[in-house]
Amino acid sequence: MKELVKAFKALSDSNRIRILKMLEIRPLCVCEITDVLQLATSTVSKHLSVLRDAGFIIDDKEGKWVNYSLNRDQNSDYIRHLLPLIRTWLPANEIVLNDQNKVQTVDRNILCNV
Amino acid sequence: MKELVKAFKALSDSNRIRILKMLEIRPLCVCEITDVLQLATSTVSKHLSVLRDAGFIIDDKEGKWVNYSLNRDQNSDYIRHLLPLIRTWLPANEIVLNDQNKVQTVDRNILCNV
DNA sequence: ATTACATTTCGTTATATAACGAAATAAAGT
DNA sequence: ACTTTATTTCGTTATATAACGAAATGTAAT
Repeated sequence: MKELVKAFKALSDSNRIRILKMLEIRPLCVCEITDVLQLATSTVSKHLSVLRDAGFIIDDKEGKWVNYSLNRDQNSDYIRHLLPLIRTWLPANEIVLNDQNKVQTVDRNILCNV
Repeated sequence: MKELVKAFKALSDSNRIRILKMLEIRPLCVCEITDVLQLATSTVSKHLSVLRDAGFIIDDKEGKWVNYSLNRDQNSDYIRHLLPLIRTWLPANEIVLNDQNKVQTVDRNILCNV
């Protein structure tokens, strides 16, 4: 029960939904997501930890970057069913489409070394 | 997006999950749910309004009682997919099984006219 | 109409959470 | 070793939400 509620809690924030929809395009590091969402880095980091603790995403260290990607492990019943549903949802949402577009063009090397 | 987040918010509370699992057995009035959850009537009423506003349940007035039941209208994409998922989940959860057992034996006429 | 009962709404309080900036941590290059 | 850069953790503040009891509303029976 606790695990299920945690999963739903993770999904009940629009910024976290936006993150999941962005990760449908490709794995992303914190600074790339921060650039798209226009939030403080610490805020984005927290959102990512909520999604990770609920099992929706995994992190993968690559040097100084931490790549986040959708969790394709089929361990959790909840995540296994919910991620594909979310993938089919909001296919024409303006904000989501715009985010996904930005993700295509963003380059972490240009972005983060400002 | 707002509608989707509202759906997930509605599901991100264990008492509301318990209510949905109880309604899988049969329609229930507020006082029956109150008796099972052991919460104040006003609290249960609020939970029900959250579930209704998100589209998961419908209410049906029957005299002085208000019967709540799962929404079987296939209007919302989200509810259409989420309700069946929830139905398959928590099949062996102790709290849920206990709630569902109580629902079988509870009688609103004995219960409410105390 | 008055009473009784089920439910909702309102006002309050306590807790949870989202946001931020600053400080701490971790990793890479100089 | 030191600096730079990416990320996380911490402390704070503002807002959201869950819980309650009391008051208001709606309905049925007397």
